[in-house]
Amino acid sequence: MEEKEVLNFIEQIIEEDIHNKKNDGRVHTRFPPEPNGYLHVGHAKSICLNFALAAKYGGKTNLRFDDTNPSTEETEYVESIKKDIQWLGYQWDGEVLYASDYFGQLYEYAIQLIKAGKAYVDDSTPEAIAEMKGTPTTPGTISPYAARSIEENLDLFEQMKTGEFEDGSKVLRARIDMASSNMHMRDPILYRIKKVPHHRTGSTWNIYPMYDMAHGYSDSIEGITHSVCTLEFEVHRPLYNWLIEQVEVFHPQQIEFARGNVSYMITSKRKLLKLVKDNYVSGWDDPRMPTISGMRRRGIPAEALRNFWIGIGVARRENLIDISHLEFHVREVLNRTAIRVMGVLNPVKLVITNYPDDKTETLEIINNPEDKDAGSRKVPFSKTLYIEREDFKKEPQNKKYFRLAPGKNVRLKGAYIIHCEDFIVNEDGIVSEIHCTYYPDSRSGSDTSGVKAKGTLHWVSIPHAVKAEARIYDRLFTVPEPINHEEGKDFLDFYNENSLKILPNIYVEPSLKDISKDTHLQFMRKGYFILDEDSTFDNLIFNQTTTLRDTWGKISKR
RNA sequence: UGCCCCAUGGUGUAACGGUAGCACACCGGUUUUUGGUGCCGUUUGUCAAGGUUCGAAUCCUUGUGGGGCAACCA
Repeated sequence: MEEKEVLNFIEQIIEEDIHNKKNDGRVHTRFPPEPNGYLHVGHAKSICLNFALAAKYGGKTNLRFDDTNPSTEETEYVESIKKDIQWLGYQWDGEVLYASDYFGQLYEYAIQLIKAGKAYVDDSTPEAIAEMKGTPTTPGTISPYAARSIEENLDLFEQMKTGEFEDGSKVLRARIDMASSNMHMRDPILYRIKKVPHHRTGSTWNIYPMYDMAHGYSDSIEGITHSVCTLEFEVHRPLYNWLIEQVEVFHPQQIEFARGNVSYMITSKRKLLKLVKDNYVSGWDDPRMPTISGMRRRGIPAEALRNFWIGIGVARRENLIDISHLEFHVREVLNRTAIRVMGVLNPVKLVITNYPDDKTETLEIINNPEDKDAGSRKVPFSKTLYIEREDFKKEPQNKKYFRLAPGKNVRLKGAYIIHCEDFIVNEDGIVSEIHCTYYPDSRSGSDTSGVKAKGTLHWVSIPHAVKAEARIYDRLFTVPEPINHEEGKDFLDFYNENSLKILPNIYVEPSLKDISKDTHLQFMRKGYFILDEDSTFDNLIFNQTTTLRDTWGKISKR
């Protein structure tokens, strides 16, 4: 069977370029974050795209920090961004690069533009510049400073550099077309004065390049062949091209794609910061956060995140991706890799009345039916057990119910089949104890009893149980699109008050005392979990990554 | 009321003038010592109207709808 490979539109461009021997068939991409915040799902898409594209065509991907605004950028973010990229499973080519590495070269390009009569120093106030810019429907007006001589511009720009002028008093602008239908071509600002220490260059510079000045030239300097960015930069492309053409340097191609919006998630830096600052979440790495660090802490495998974005693909239309796509990939990876263990989240006591009082058996239970190499572990079994409260019903209504109820049989996972005889109700009317008998010859692996049981329950032996805490997470918002959901409503109006539920008294099997922090677990029949960063040997804390698919949950609700 | 981009099942994405496909979700069946997993199957779509063509999701025109553009941010 011949299967046609499906190419996305960027791959089509690249393959055409390779076919035409453009750039000698070279493919070189880059991921250009600004170090002023933490990476989130949206960045993950860009990372996956850039690295996967280069990998597919035998190319390279640079990591370049776009650090041209010293007032907002910090080294702290550089470190977290590097960590997140590596965690995602990617390694940039060579050293980490910075736009600030090119400040000297960028300054030279600016001089070249001035000498060619393509840039001038403007003394206008920010308000005046905005005024002269016009609006999308009305053309702008030419600055009174646009007519300065090349010599004067050279001199003034030099003085801007050496710090002769105050912040905001002068800018360097490109001389293009104040009547352009593209606002970005109306003599855009190239350099501004900012006497602010830079996280890498310190106080060396008094002027800093704007995005358009820095980005394309940085791409060019690095020999980037395909400069992939999001749709909102589309209107910048003519300027990107113009700047490069003026100085006749290597010309990368900018290609825009639609950012991926995921339901129940937001990616606005400002709004994310609000959640952190106002304590809606515990921090940038709160497991409910759409940040890469949050998802990591939640237990989402990097592989799942990668598969998700690669699977979603890339196009140029607006989109809202249903979060179930992500959940699918999380479960797909975890089903293959997670160690199956038993933990009872909402315990009720069960006594096996015909089991010897002080007997303990050690049962061998397989770690992962999907992975033979995962081996097995020993789990202690005794007369008294915890089972899940929801696994017992006094009077089941549904005919298809096959968990525990008086007179019913059920298999205890990896152990015996038991028969429910009776139960005790406390003064509040709550079931406090369930009494069962067991079939001694029904032990898992050597069952000769002939007894049938439709359901299988997970359990924990009370004398051996380890008390722990579980944190159950739900989506952060109550609606899929909390931004612009409803006229006059803020995204915080849709904050999900129940997005975190703490279960302080769960009981887990003793093997979990020895588990490492990055081991993905499946609490059988309950969901996928991972140890939280706050967890200690004496106080185990488990984060629920996601639940298992719950067919019964759907049926029983009907 | 200017310019630019976009429009394919519920969601995401293919088909590049020649049978509208894949994944997720949903629904049904089957297997199962996890009501998990696996396996099988059903339903659902080309924004609208014209035009070109033997033939249009694809090309053209107009309309409709959505998004972007007026930071000394990136």
